[in-house]
Amino acid sequence: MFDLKFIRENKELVKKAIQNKNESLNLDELLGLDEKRREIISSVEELKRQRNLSNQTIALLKKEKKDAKAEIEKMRGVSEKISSLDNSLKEIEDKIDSLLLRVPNIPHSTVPVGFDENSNVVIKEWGELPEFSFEPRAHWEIGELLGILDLARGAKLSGSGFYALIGKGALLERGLINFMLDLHTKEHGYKEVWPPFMVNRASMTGTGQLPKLEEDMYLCEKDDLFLVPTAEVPVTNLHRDEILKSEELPIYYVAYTPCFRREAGSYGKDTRGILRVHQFDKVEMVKFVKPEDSYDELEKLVANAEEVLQLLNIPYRVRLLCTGDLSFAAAKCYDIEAWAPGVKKYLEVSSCSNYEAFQSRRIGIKFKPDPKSKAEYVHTLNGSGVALARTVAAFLENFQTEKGTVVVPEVLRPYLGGLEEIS
RNA sequence: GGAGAGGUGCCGGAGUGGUUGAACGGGACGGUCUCGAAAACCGUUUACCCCUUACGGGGUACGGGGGUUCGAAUCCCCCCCUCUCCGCCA
Repeated sequence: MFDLKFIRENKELVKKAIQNKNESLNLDELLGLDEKRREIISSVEELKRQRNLSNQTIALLKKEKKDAKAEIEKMRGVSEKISSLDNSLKEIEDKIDSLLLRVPNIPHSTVPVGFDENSNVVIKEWGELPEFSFEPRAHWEIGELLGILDLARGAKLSGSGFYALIGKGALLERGLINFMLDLHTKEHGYKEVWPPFMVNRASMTGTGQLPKLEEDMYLCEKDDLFLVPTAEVPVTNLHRDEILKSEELPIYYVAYTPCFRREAGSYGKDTRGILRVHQFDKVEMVKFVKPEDSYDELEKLVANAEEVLQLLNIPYRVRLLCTGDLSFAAAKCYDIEAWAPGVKKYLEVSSCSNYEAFQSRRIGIKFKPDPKSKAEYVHTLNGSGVALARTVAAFLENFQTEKGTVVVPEVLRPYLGGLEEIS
């Protein structure tokens, strides 16, 4: 979200951002409302000034036991005018607020302009793509063969897009989560958070999922609570409406949560296996930093996420998203994509974004550069480190053997009770 | 779910219709004193919005929203949250 003042003063910049992000929003309507709003404010505040003066007069007259009738009569008309102006002001401000929530963040100058993912730029490739002396299987075949991934029963329980991990599959999931959390807390300086998995509307609006993406969220209507689509939501909202101390920054959090997504509108895409599911596990990193550091922090964030795949020895590439593929709230974003030789595709397993002050302005997270200065908005960032389901798919496909077993990379064995091979 | 209490500034806490942005205490910041520190003393300390190039002026806000009134932190209604007791329960 932006200040009205900022939009007023940077109209063309914001218009271009709306266009480059393939959003549609009538900015002129917003600015027209803003003008009307300021006109009303000027006149209503003058009336309120009169009222305040008069209130003092009335108070004084009453105190001296004098007649205040004339003054009160005079004020009655003024108060009526005030309340009618206040009402139209409120109407206009409500409209402004809902429009303001639909203004997307402005892409950073280093973000390539482009319409869709075809304009994303591969900036890095890591690892050797594995070669097999046999035709590598897709993860769902391996999972079924080993009895660790049960898609059919998942669908029986909850419908398509749900799955169950059984035996060593469940162990692998749990081990991966712990491995990632340990890496980020012990090696990268993140503090672990275990947040609620359901959040209210204010939280969802704060990080920018609402109002735009409501259709993609699971909502428990009775309580108006949303199942978290990512830990970004609860963890970023942790400091909502707070003024942080300068010396507290930067703050690094890492959280495991399951993620729930309806994936509305993506039916028919990636329907096999566990590449696009309604519930998956993810370890998410969230940062609160000073504005001048946020782009360095973004690079570090990406490096922290990459290290997960490097240690597991899963080949991947990093793509810089173009304006058209960039999410609503982000200013810059890198996707990390793991190679999956079974399905012969790169799978997006992490998305690392700098939101600059877009989220912090929505939810009021500030800091004081020093005790005397005015509070400024912090910059927020987050990135998956990394998302499980697709990583498990890549894992199974990369480390499969001809007989259908899966070799566990050394770094993960301590987390699987010393297990060297899933068979 | 039932009964009760409560939500005020950075913190504690007063304030029950009229010069209250808010007593009092603490904290923080600046200063005096000191070789230095502590103590003591003095001073400063909220956020947002509008007008103004600036100096400055004005408005709003006491959990959130609505209402009563010339005037609401104070009265009424709805909602949210916290605490205590009871019930239910992993």
